[in-house]
Amino acid sequence: MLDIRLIRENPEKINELLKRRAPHWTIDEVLKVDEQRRECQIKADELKSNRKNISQQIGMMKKNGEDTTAIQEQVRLQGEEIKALDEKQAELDELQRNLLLNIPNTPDETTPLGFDDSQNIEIKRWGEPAHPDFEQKAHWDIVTEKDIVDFERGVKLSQSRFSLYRGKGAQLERAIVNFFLDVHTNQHGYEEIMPPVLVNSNSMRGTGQLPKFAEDMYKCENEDLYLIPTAEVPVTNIYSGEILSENELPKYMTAYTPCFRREAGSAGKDTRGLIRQHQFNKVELVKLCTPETSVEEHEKLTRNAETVLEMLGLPYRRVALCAGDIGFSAKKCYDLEVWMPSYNAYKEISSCSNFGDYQARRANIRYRSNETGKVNYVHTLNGSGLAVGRTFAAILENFQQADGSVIIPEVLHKYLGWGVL
RNA sequence: GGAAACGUGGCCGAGCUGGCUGAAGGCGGCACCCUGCUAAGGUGUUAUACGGGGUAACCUGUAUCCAGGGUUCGAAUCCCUGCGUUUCCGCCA
Repeated sequence: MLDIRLIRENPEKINELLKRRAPHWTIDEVLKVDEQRRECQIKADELKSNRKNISQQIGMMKKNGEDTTAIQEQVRLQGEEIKALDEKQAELDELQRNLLLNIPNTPDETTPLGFDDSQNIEIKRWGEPAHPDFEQKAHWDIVTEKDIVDFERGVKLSQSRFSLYRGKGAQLERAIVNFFLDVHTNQHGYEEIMPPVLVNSNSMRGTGQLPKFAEDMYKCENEDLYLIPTAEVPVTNIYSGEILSENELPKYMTAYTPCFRREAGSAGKDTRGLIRQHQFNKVELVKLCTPETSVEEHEKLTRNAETVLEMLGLPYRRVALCAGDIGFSAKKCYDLEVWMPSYNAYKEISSCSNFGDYQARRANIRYRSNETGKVNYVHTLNGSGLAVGRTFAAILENFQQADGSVIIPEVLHKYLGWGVL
């Protein structure tokens, strides 16, 4: 969430930045509540201070055997006033917190202006999409022909947008996971994490999924547990509520997990194939770092994700998302989009975001500065490295041959023991 | 899932027949001093949040002894609920 003091001191600036996302965002209400809240606290603190002093006096008097009934009665009446003020303050505290939790992060100054994806800016392209003289098949046809992904039985087992990999399909999916993890741990210096895939609401609030996006997630009945929509949630929250030493930063962590999304509101979108499933695999990259280094770390993280695409030989482009298109908690975001012949377009395969201190404030992740000894919020970052199912689909489509076979990228062979599908 | 015990600051550990305890003592950390080096020793310091005042260094109020409620003039200390840990039993990949 945003810093209330920053809001108090620069209301116009914050409002202006928020309105870059969408015109309706505003901090006006939270400012009003903040003022009432502080007023309330001043009064309550004063009364409590008074009560504390008198209570100590009563202790003394009792020790001396003096009669204290009159003075006790007097303080008791004050106590009721304090209680009322405390309740009001708690109410205002919560109201303010809820308001803040529902306000998105302010876009970074370098985030392009614009309210929808048409205003996103392409930063770079890598690789050449192949345009062979045979007709390229879509991955959903390839996998069905080769019987390596079973969509129909997935639906039978669960519901639409669930599928099952089998045989060489399951092997390929697993090989991609291993490849990603090996590159990020061995070459990019990330620590591998295997986190819980069910987390509580506090964790979901920490990274920004709650309270605003509850309907996007699967929740356990009668339990305060949600299936994670991304490993970002458990991994970022590992250090929630903690104060790290600056020496421990930056933290580089990577995790493979299945991810679960209800995809409410995407009816009719990407209904075929592996692009938009309720359950999918992803290898995530997460960083915690100091504020001074987060811009640089964001570029490096994005490069880490690009590197695996390049090692696989998949053509992609990098897009800087505009203010209206970046995620709720992000201040800056690059999408990596891989070339997908079936769409005849680039399709998102990774989203690399810098959250500044927005998530750190929610999750209360701080560090102590070596220089000043002061405590401050870390910056958090994450990006897909990469979405596994989409990588699987991209490999099949981009590397299919005229004879119907698919030549698997060299780097995966050692995980598979075979190279042609 | 059943039973019992427990949950104090970075850590260990007092306090728990309610008041002067943000919290003894120790360890660790930091700063300074001392001994030629090492080892040892001395002195001081050592939390966070939200407020108020000040350009600032800083001063100051309130809250915080797992969390949330309650009793009381006053709670780390008493009561209730929840969460967690440990041990025993049951179950289990």
